[in-house]
Amino acid sequence: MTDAPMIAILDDEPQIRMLLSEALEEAGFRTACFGRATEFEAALKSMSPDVCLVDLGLPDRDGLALVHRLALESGASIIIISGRAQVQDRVTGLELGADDYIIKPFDPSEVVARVRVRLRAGRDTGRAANIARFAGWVAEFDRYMLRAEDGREVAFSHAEGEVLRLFLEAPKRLISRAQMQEQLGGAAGESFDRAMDVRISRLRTKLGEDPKNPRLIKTIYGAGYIFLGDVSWE
Amino acid sequence: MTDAPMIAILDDEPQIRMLLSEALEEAGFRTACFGRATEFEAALKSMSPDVCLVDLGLPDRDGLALVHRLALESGASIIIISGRAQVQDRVTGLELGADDYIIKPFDPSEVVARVRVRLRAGRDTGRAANIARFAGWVAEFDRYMLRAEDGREVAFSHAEGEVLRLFLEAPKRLISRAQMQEQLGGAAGESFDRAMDVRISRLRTKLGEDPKNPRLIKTIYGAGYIFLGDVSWE
DNA sequence: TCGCAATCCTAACGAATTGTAACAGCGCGC
DNA sequence: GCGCGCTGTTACAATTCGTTAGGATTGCGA
Repeated sequence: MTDAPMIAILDDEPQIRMLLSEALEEAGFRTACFGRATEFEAALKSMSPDVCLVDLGLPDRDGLALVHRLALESGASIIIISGRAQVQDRVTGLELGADDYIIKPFDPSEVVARVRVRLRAGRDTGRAANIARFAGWVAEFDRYMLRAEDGREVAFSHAEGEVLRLFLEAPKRLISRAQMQEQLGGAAGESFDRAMDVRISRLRTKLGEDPKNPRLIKTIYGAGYIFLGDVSWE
Repeated sequence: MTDAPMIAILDDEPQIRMLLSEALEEAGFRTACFGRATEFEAALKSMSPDVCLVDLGLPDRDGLALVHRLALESGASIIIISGRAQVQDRVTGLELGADDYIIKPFDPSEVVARVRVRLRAGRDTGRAANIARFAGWVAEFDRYMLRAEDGREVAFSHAEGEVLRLFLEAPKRLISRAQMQEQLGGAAGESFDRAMDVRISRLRTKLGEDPKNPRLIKTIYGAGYIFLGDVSWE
């Protein structure tokens, strides 16, 4: 799947179709819109969408039956978008095979977020970005490996990886010790600070930092740490 | 999969916990309730739930940070249950790794339906799959054989096959020892951990792993194991 | 500038966890 | 019974990571 994910939109109201496809394309997806179930089904074979957004109130077919068929026969994730807000509607929709159920009126950005979740879950690869580049290094979190520009590899431990990820997710921002404790689930204690220090110290060593003049992980006396360096995730 | 799926509930309001756990147990799931994030995290290692229901308004920790950590480090599906109904809250929650976002007040039957969807999504389609390809290997479970790219064959035992299948069915997901014990029906004994270690050690040897730097079966100190490598079943 | 307290760094230690070689028990076929 | 392979158990080696302790650094007031 080198291409952008394909999202199929099935809704009888043109405005809604427009709204959805605009939001999704802006988010980098390809979209295909349909106003009738028959057209949609005809195009399914050649299109093979990754996610289907289906409105239940269709003119030419029972939406739930369509959802059921899709769930059984296509590999796509199915998100129902419906004006029927009763709990019972939602429950049956989900039971018939939908992966999500969004109620009208909806906010396009939420739809985009939920589509992203479905795509993320579909990949059997990890659920988050796992490779980051910075300052000549490549950090591969699923392999617990750091690769330098010259190809040299350094393994880092789980604890070190937690800290590194924290830094790489918030580059050039101050991270206080309290924040670290929250993010890393450390038990609040006097000695947690020391443990943190040691983790960072070990990480700095692996990154080949000069102790007197660290270029990447800077200490802000009395406040916390800050990671300098441009990070790009993939 | 011999036992009922385990659902962890994390909410500071006892009434909500009660409501959820009653509904879920009536639906045939096992539940474990927690009022504080610290308790929840402490129990995670030995519990390994299939789905986590997390309230964002926790007294002792930032809920979003917890969700993020869970998404990265546990194989469980995560459903946020929150009173914060803003679209922005929902979007960031989903982006940080949650699989669903339910707004309070909720209807228990819808929660049950959404939990079922997550469990369904976890199980992959092919049930009669007995051949898996990964990292240049072909594992044939009905023959108890591993075939390398060069045609060389290595036999594996039943016990080794159990572990291998567990890994191949959940690639790139953390698998805790508790999970293994549950899946493999190991007697809950002190020494079961050692038996597990030995199985994995033998499996690693057969896969030709470098003990110092295993590429496929990684150990996460204090947490479990993780299988890297893309798997395709047939 | 100097002294001092607060803060931070890191070598070294040790508890907990994990790896694996060696051994023992079991089941099975001959 | 005997041999063989499988598997759990034991014992010990290796690794991880928090903790300790002492030294280095920083900020600040005298």
